[in-house]
Amino acid sequence: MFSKFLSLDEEKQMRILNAAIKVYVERGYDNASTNAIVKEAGISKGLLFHYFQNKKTLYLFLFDYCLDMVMKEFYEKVNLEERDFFARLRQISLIKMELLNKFPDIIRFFEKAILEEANDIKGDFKEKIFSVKSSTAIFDDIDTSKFRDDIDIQKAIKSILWTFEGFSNEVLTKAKALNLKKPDYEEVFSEGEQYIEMFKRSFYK
Amino acid sequence: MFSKFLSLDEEKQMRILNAAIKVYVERGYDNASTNAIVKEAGISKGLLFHYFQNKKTLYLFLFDYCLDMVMKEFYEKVNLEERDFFARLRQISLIKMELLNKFPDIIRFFEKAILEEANDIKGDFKEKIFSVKSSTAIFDDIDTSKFRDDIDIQKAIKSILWTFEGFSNEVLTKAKALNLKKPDYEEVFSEGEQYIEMFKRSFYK
Amino acid sequence: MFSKFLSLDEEKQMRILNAAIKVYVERGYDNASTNAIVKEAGISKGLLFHYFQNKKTLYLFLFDYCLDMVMKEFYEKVNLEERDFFARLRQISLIKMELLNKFPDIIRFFEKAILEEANDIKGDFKEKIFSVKSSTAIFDDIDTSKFRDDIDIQKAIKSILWTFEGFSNEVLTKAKALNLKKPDYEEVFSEGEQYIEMFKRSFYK
Amino acid sequence: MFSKFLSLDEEKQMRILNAAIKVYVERGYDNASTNAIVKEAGISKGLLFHYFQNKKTLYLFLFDYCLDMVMKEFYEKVNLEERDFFARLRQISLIKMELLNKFPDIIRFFEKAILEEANDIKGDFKEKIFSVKSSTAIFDDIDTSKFRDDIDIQKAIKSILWTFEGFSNEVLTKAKALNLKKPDYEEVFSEGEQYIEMFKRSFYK
DNA sequence: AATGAATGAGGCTTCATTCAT
DNA sequence: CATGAATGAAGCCTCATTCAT
Repeated sequence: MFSKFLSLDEEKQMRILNAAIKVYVERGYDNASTNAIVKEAGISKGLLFHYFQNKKTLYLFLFDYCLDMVMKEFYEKVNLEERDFFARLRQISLIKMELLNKFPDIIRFFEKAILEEANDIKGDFKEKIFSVKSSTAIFDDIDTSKFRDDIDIQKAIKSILWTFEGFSNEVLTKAKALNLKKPDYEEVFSEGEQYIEMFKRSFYK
Repeated sequence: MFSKFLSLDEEKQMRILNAAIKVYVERGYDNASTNAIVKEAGISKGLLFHYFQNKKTLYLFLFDYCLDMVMKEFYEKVNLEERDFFARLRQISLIKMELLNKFPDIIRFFEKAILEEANDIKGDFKEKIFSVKSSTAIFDDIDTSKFRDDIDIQKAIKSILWTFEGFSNEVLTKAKALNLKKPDYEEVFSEGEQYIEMFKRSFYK
Repeated sequence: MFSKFLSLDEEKQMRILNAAIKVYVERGYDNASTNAIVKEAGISKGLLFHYFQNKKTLYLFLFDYCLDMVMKEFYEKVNLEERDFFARLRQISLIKMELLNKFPDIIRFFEKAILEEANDIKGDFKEKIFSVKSSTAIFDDIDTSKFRDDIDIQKAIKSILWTFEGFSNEVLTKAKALNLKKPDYEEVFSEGEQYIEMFKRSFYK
Repeated sequence: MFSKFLSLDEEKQMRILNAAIKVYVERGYDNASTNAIVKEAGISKGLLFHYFQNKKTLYLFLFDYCLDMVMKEFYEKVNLEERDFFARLRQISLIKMELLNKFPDIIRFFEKAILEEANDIKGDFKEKIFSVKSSTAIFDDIDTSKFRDDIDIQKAIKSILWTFEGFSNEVLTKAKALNLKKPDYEEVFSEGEQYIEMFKRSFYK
């Protein structure tokens, strides 16, 4: 289906994909006009539709493409031997930070895709996201014996994960408000560590 | 400014507002075409612009209108005497559930508005949301003496609030996935109670 | 046809007519929205159409109304006894200045009407203007014996009139460029006098 | 900026420009609907906006385009060696007649543009006209020694130019009234000559 | 493969005019 | 006589998609 596109030299592939990502991140699906994409990519309108049936197909492909890229990184780096929940959390948080550093546009692409509202593509994005979430059990095989016995472990884990989600948003929002390109990762790390300590003191034996 | 609209008989006002809300919730700002709104409301295109200068003004009005409606409910029901954090949390969660029951569309309108990405209105929505958030300190004046001394109270509170946010999203997503119009509130309440118990056991003295 | 309008108390008549003139002068026929007119006049939309079949009828009436007003002034003041061409020219120029002073809006209304381009009304205005021009022979019965014999009197008169037209536009344009509400009439008069002297020296015996 | 348009084959360019001119001349800026233009040009709505950002840009381009066309003709033919005012005037009048013959629509386009009242474009047209007027001093370097000493030369020149302006309008209006496509240029020339003779006799030594 | 001209539906908005009250 | 809510056509402009070259 995308054989035409994939047999392109890599530089041109990247130019097109990055253009599509950039425009999408800046404007969302509806306002990501094909005009803007081809202009940014430096190709002709016709060519875009030569490679991708239509705008929707382009972004569906882009989603999968970005996902692959990120997943590969992820699985290379996460150490599944480590069974302590907080050690794992620390690891994953670090990897997330690195990803944000390494592929900032791609990550922003996902952030937007998660919230996409355009009827045309909303459903397809949601489906993909759902199937990713349910297939990646990065917190499986945790050593539960360390948790206090009077604590519902599933709920505790959820709380901690939601907390880190909220904390991450807080950090991003603050950085944006201060017009920083990236948060100060030292500081973020140290504050994250404080949350971890708090949860350890409270939920572990 | 909206005097024309406000002097309309209430039935028609509601028809128009509900149409605008419905279309917005289904499609987002950009795709909430005025065509769709007037069709849903059963009025002519011209009439919409007789009442509202333009699409943006309509949705800005709608935001304030919905906010008033919700705020009124809220302030009638929250008991500011109660200083125990979890008691207050329980109260507020209950009120949220009731609101969701009473004004499901309005609440969904806000959920979307918070995440709105359409350049045209994003900023204005964010501003309004910000000024609401900073003016309503529903967790002020909490009795902090009950928290463990080795716990950073601000971080603990944030964790709990983020947890309840995450929990609430989980509930909503599950309900949607099961094609339920509303979650089973009994169940939600009981599960929420379990989270509260867990936090009390962990963060209180 | 306009009996309804004419039986209105004069104050209201004037309010409506002045509103129509003002809006027309500021925006031209096409952009003179009935909304703007009724707002300026402080009456309802329906009422305007109660008095005037439609927008076109209103402005056709207005043209005649303004013309009457101006003509009355004109014929009261021009002295047809005076047979010297330049004396008559001086007279007429003075009357024009006075009119401009007394009915600035009405005169501006005519200035615009003469140039009106809106298809809807262009033809009717042009016709009215034509029939006025051809019926008012304010330079009839001139004493031609004073002109040099080697001069074509008709051409000389035309030259002088076109010169005064050009001069008048020049004055108005200058005033506008300097942001003056009215030209400095002293100065205009004295410069006009110089043109008259020049022509006298050149065209008279 | 207009590269897309300019790289079109000339026939189509002309079809579009002539359509825009025709519609403009007939109806003025406000009423020159893009619908009418594309219909007249036999192209789709979208295509017009593919070439020109918007209606205003189209007409600004058209102005410059027409001006170039006319200016080229003008400068090819005017002889700046000739220092006698009337000889120069005769030259220029002849060139004007030829232009009117060669580009009747373009000339009518300017006639209208000069008087344009549409707020959207009035200012820009005025500016362009102003900069043309001030840059083209077609009556510079005149031999003033031939004028009578008791005559204000500036005023004399203005009179003559205004007279020729008036005369030109008279000719055009008459032709239109008689439903002629063009005036009878023989006759016009001979009548113009009579004006020149009259002024020579009166203003020259 | 590659271009970009060409299309036409659909989006927001304005406005003269009508009509129920 | 007076109001202003209501209509719908028409205006400008955008955009995904097609197609001849």
